[in-house]
Amino acid sequence: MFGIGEFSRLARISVKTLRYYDEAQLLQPAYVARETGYRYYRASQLPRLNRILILKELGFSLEQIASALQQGVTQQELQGMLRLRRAEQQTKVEQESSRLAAIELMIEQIAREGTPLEVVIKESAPAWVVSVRGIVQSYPEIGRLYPEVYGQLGARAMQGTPIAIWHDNGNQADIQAEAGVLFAEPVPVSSPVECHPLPAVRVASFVHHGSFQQFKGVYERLTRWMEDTGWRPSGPCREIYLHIGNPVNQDDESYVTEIQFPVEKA
Amino acid sequence: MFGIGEFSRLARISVKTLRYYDEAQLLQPAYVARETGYRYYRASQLPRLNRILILKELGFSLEQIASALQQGVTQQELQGMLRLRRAEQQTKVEQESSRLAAIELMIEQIAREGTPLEVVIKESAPAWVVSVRGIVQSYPEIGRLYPEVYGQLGARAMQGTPIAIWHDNGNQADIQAEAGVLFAEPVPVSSPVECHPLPAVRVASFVHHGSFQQFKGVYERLTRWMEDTGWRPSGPCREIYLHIGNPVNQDDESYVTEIQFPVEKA
DNA sequence: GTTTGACCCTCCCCTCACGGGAGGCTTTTC
DNA sequence: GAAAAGCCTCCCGTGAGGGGAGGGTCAAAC
Repeated sequence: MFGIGEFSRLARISVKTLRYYDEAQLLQPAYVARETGYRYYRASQLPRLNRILILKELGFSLEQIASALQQGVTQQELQGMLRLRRAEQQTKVEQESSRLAAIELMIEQIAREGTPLEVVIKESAPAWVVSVRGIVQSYPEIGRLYPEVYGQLGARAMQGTPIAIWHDNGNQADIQAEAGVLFAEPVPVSSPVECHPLPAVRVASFVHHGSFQQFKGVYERLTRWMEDTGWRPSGPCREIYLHIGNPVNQDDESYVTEIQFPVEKA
Repeated sequence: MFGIGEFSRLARISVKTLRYYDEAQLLQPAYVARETGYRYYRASQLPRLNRILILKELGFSLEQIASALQQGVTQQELQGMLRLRRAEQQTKVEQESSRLAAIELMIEQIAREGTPLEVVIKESAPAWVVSVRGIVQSYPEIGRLYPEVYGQLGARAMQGTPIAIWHDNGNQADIQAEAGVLFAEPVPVSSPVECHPLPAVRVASFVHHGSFQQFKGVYERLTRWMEDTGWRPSGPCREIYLHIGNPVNQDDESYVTEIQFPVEKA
């Protein structure tokens, strides 16, 4: 029989850990002195401790280890736990690898362009959009489509967020544009204004704080970002005007616009 | 200005997280109502929030992010942080990959041999060993070397742990054996008994709970384990008799022996 | 003007696998 | 017999928030 300190030196594990495993019912001392509470261990408990340490190294939680060490667990069940663990660990390795890739991309990006581009991948919020469509010759020209939408919304317009949806794919002329306002709930409207759901999709989101005149450069960088990261556009791009003036000013630097590209992994 | 709930929906992040970032001085609301404590955010705070989320995705702690977002941090300093992070992340990926390999090895081992072998890699405890050397024809024959050691130790012998060190490399006959007792402190002895330090080295440790007669099979499995895992013996193997009887009985199933193989990565 | 329901606040406890330390017994050693 | 080492329990801390209690506030609907 060993005192806890001696046993901890044998197993090369801390006394604190041994006490914790006692409390967690993972490894209880062979004998505990009634009066003093002193813990005493036997050498024959080392194999169990080693089993615990191995399973811990494999990434199991102490709770899982406790159930794996219970009597009555068959090798088949253990195999099952291991296979589950393997699947988890595979995703983990993938995650950490892609995180490493992201770090390396950012290092390269700063070296190349001076500053990183803060693009976030997220799920867009589902919403309803009240909008009209039209064909415009240049991007700012979308402005002429909004009055019709706002006319039908009246006072309600204040509660929504203006949005533009670009249905073209980068062709120069004849841009299919959709001018709308976002709401949480559907709103009844009449033709040519329509109300349709904007489903939640995975988007690459970039928040631009500055004037509309900088959009060209922003889109170029975004396109390059998608090439670098391997994301591919999977739908029409959206511009959400989080902060904007009335009337709209093309060179107001205080505007805040979120650009959302629906994306999928190439 | 948005309430915290609306802002959280815009950024697709929880209200709890926003409050936590406020407290952590990472992202403080543009305005806090004096009386009610209500937090109000501006759209122009989204870029900062996105920067936070990106750095978090790269694996930085919130504290590191806070210092990275401080004014006065240059792109060079940011590059430095990123390079550090990359190095950490590389080790992380390696760790997780080798953990995955360990899981797969164990799955295979169970499928092949029915049960896993609980080998632990650890640093052996540094100690002093009081011992004699001799050449024996078979492993159990080492027993005849101990009386000389015990004779010199007298009553002190009770405080040490018996150990055998095998200086051969698996040749059949003429085994170079060292029979000794382990102590924490050096002990004065006279020839042919010697006292020398046993340095701490990295060992593959297996605790065998059972009789000495099973050693042959145990060593075979251990050898296979080392082949499978890519560890290579780097010194003489040790047997530490953690629980043993007097007189020694070759078939006592209650004995507990730790087998330590000094190892290095091949 | 009131009411209702949504929104927001602070405070406290929980996670997981221990580590650090305080304050006080017990065992061992000289 | 005394000093030193060993051991005990209890409490608090970690990081990045989540869950919930209990209570105040806001905006729209009636």
